[in-house]
Amino acid sequence: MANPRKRHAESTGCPAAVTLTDSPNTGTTVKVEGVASDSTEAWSLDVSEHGVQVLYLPSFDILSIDETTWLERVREPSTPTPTLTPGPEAGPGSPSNQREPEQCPQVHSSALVPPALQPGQEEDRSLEQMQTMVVEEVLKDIETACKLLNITPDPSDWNVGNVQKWLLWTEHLYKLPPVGMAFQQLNGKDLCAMGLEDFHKLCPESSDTLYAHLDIWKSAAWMHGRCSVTESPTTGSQDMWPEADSSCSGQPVHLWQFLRELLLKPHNYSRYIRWLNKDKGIFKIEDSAQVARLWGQRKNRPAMNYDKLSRSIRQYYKKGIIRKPDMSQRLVYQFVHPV
DNA sequence: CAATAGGAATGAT
DNA sequence: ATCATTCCTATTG
Repeated sequence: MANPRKRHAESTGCPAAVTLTDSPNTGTTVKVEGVASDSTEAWSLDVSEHGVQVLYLPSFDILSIDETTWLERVREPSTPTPTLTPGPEAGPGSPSNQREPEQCPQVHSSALVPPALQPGQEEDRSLEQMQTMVVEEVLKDIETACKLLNITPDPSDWNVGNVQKWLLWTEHLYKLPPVGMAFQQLNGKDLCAMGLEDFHKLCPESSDTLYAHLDIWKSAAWMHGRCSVTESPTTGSQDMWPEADSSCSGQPVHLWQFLRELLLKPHNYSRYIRWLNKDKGIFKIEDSAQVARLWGQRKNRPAMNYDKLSRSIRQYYKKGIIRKPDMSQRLVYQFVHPV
């Protein structure tokens, strides 16, 4: 495929696996893997993130079906054509809490096309962008689905009706055979507690896809509870996520965490702050006023400015969290413990 | 002139 | 007690 572009939903799933593995103090590695449709070359990439989960994207561009398309599909039932081949039958024991990455249902991949990226040029950077875009795409699609279905993003909050809505939606998304009454009595907590085997008992035909798709939602909710940077500088804010505010993981957000969050979302914030050398943790604040604005927004401190923000950064000097790089430059800092 | 470096007082948790 | 905010003076490029 010479020019990668958004493809229609008719194409078969182009699954990718996004694996978030924990790394103790600094953060987490996100691995995205997939295989290009027209070549045998597989691609993968890593990036740092918060989160200890496994995210599977069985077909992330199928997730981008717009609402009207879906609504039309709901009326006329499409032919049940399971597109995804089953993964390993042995499922994880308790999926809600801790999962071993290698035990998760692996959906066979056929294609994944990098959206709107020309291959060959600036590869190192586009890989990062790719990962960010994939994850953001998933989060965006989940949010869209939530609005569409009027449900919350976190599956564990669902009541029985929400579960049914989600099931119906997922069936149509992946053209699965209807599960019928199988999940009738389950609320979100029940659903989240189910392992792959439980899914298999209730609906042998689509258990893998349903389980994998639910896994995405659970992972997204979990991730969002830990590292949420949902400010949209240009457009109006969209806070679908109930636990999106700073109160999620207990303690207030530290400035260094906030800066790293911005740095890890280059797709959104590279105009304000970006890595000069990611391995060494060296970054540059490109727009001090904007970064200060975002920080003030996050901390609900409207009078925040770069003067104050930089003072806070300077407090990190003696704590050994952030320092000036060896070759000191304006607006350039360095994390003492890089990811 | 904006960035840098800290001291010091004050708040917030 | 820790971290961040606020305000400030002095220095630097």
